[in-house]
Amino acid sequence: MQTKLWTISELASELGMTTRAIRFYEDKGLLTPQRVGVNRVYNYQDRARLKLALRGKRLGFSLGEIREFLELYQLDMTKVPQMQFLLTRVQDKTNQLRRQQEDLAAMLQELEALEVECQDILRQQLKH
Amino acid sequence: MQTKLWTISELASELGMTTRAIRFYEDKGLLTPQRVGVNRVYNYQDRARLKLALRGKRLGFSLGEIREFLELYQLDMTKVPQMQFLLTRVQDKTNQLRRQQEDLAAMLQELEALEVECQDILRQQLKH
DNA sequence: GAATACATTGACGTTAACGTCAATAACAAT
DNA sequence: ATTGTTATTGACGTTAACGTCAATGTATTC
Repeated sequence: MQTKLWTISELASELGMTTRAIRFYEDKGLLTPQRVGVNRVYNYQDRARLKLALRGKRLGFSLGEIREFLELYQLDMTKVPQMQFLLTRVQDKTNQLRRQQEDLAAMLQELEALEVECQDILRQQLKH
Repeated sequence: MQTKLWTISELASELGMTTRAIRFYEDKGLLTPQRVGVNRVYNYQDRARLKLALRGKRLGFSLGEIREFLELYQLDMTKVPQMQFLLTRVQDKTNQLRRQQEDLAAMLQELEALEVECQDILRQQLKH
C-alpha cells in the first residue's frame, strides 16, 4: 500500500507556516522525515506530529515542551519501568493543562462580564 | 482611608518574579506605579494588573497582547464610539480564547486516553 | 560614620524561535 | 542549452523577554 507523502512546501502552505520553521522544528528534534535523495519527504504521521506541535504553540508551549509532549507518544509500551515513568509524566502534563484551563476560564468569565457591561451602556446611550 | 502599598521587591517575591521583570513590564506599558521620591510604589490596582499579566503569560500571550488586554479595562465607559470599538475588541478576544479552549480540551482528552492506556498495560503486566 | 540593605538607571548579554539572504544542486519546461 | 522552480545547507540577522552586571543614591543599623 502506498501512503500519501508531502513535500516540505506543501506541508508549509497547508499548515500556514514557513519551510524554514519546519526545518527548524526538525533541528529541535520534533520531526525526523525520510529523505528521497537529499530532499525531505513527510508521511501522514509526520504531518500529524506537526499539527500537534502547532496546537502546542497556540497554547503557549515552548518547542522544548512540545518535544517532551511528542515523545510521550512514541515510547515502547511494553517495558514496565518506562510505563511507570510515562504515566507520571502524563499525569504531570494533564495537571498543568488543567491549571491552564482554570486560567482560561477565569479570563473568559471576566471578558464576558465586560462584554455585557459594554452592551448595557450602549443600549442606554442609544435610547436617547 | 489609607490603601495598602507595596515595594517592588515585595511584589516580586509575592508573585514569584524578579524586580527586573516588573520594571521591564513597566517599560512595555503594562504598569505605571506611583513614585515616592525616585522609588516605585505599587497600590492594589497595580498588583491586580500584574496578576492579570502573569495569568496572560501562563496562557502563552505576549506582553504586547497582554497590554492590549489590560487596556480594555481602563477605557472611558461613557463615550459611545469608544464603547463600540471596545465591544468588538472584547468579542475578538473571547473568540480567540474559546478557540484556545478547544485546543486545550483536545490535548487533555488525548492525554487522558494515554493515561488510561498506560494504566491498563501496567495492570496487565502486574497480574503475573 | 562605616557598613548593610534596598532602591535607581543604563548598558550589555542571552535564549528561543524563527527570518533572510547566499551559494549550490536537481529537475522540468521551453 | 538556458531559464525557471523547488530543494538543500550554512551563516548571519532579528525580536521578545528578560538576566546580569556596574555605578550611584538613600535609609537604617551598629
